Amino acid sequence: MLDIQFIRDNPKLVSEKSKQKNVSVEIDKLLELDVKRRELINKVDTLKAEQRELNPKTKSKPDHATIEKATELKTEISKVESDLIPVEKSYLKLLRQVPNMPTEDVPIGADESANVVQKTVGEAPGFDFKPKAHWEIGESRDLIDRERAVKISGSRFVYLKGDLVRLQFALNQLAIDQLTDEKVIENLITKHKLNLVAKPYVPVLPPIMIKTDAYEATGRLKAEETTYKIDGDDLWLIASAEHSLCSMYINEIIDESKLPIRYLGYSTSFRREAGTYGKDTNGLIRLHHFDKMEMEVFSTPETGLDEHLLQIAIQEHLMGLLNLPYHVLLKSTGDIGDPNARGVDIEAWFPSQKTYRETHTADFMGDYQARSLKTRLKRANGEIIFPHTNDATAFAAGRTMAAIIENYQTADDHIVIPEVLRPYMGGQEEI
RNA sequence: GGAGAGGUGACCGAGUGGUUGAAGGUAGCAGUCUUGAAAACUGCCGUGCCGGCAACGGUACCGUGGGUUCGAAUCCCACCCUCUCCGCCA
Repeated sequence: MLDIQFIRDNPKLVSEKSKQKNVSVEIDKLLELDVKRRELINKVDTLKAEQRELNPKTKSKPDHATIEKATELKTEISKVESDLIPVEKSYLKLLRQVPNMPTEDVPIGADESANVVQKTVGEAPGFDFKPKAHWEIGESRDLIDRERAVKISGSRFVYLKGDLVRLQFALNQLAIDQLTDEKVIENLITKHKLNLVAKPYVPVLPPIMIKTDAYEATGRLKAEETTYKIDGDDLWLIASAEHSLCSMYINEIIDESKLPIRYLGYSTSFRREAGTYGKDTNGLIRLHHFDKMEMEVFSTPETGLDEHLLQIAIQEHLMGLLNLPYHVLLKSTGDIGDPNARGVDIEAWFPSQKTYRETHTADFMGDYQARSLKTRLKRANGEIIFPHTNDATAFAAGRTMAAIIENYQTADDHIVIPEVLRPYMGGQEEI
């Protein structure tokens, strides 16, 4: 949620930036409702103050005249209150529709075609044979069984088998070892000249189902066509660990001394993938669920942007450790999500497709998400404000493994294991 | 799924219709005392919304939503959640 005061002060700017994000919001209507809402609240409060005055300060029953007056007031109050309800409702609905304001450096554009490549790292591996798609190798080596998964679950499900499973756990362990290592964090902070403390990430296994209220407050809940709803319960399957991590402190006030709170959540992420028919039907790129290591940080507004940059630095560090070629994309206004102020994707090189495909994303949220979550921050001086909540991928297991398979493939359908992962696989050098 | 108990401020805990936003205690903060610390004592110590430059004023909030009443933390209804025991179960 955006600050209503900001919208009052900058209606033109808000309209303009909303448009850049492909979101149409009736700012005029919102501001009209805002005025109306405050008017009615004032009315109710005044009437209630009168009502309170009428009530005797002692244990005795008031006289008939007073009771009559009080009854009158009561009717009036409930009338004004019932006027307020629909106003408040549409006001909130409109307010929630207003997207976060993109930061100055976000490229303006309608969709991903306006994304800007910030940098390209590593070189595409040269093969003296025609590189295969990861699913071809996965199936020929019996590491991915799609056909049988389709039989029992339908499309966009797979059985992951054998050494590929071990590879996933190796990646998980690598992420945990790196992000919980204070030295690693400290080095990245120094290298990127960030004004942050070297506090390690804390691993978390969060709930993978969350209630409607909490989900809505994250600003991430999409329609039932996109997200899985549990039939018979007020629960949804999360589409990212971010969703149960960022909502962790809903309705709470965090003491500033506790910040930054850095979490590394691991969970399965569920996505219906509506509207992607025919896209990436093979392999591990677009499944109905995938396992993901996700970073989530609660910080002061002063350090929010640097925390975002640290998350990107961590992503690059991890890609560097795996020695995968990638580039970094600064996403355009039309491509970042509504609650985002800035978004960066990392895309790994996929030799079979001769293109870069998204493996990581990093979201700079500002205080937008915290405001609707009612997660607040208490400063040392007692001031209460909203913290920043930033999230970013550490490893999306499926896509990262797909990138490894493709970039590390051999002519005979084997996969060389990146050196950094070998210790986690008993020294094994190849799958 | 069955039976019972219960949800009050950061925490413990009182409060069953009328200055109760809520006793008392703990923790926290400031101070007195002390060489320092402890102890003791004194004061402060919730959040949202509306108005105000501010000081501050108004109003709401005792699991959630509704109801009764001139007046509700207290009475009524529905729902949610937690705990204990039994059953089932990784």
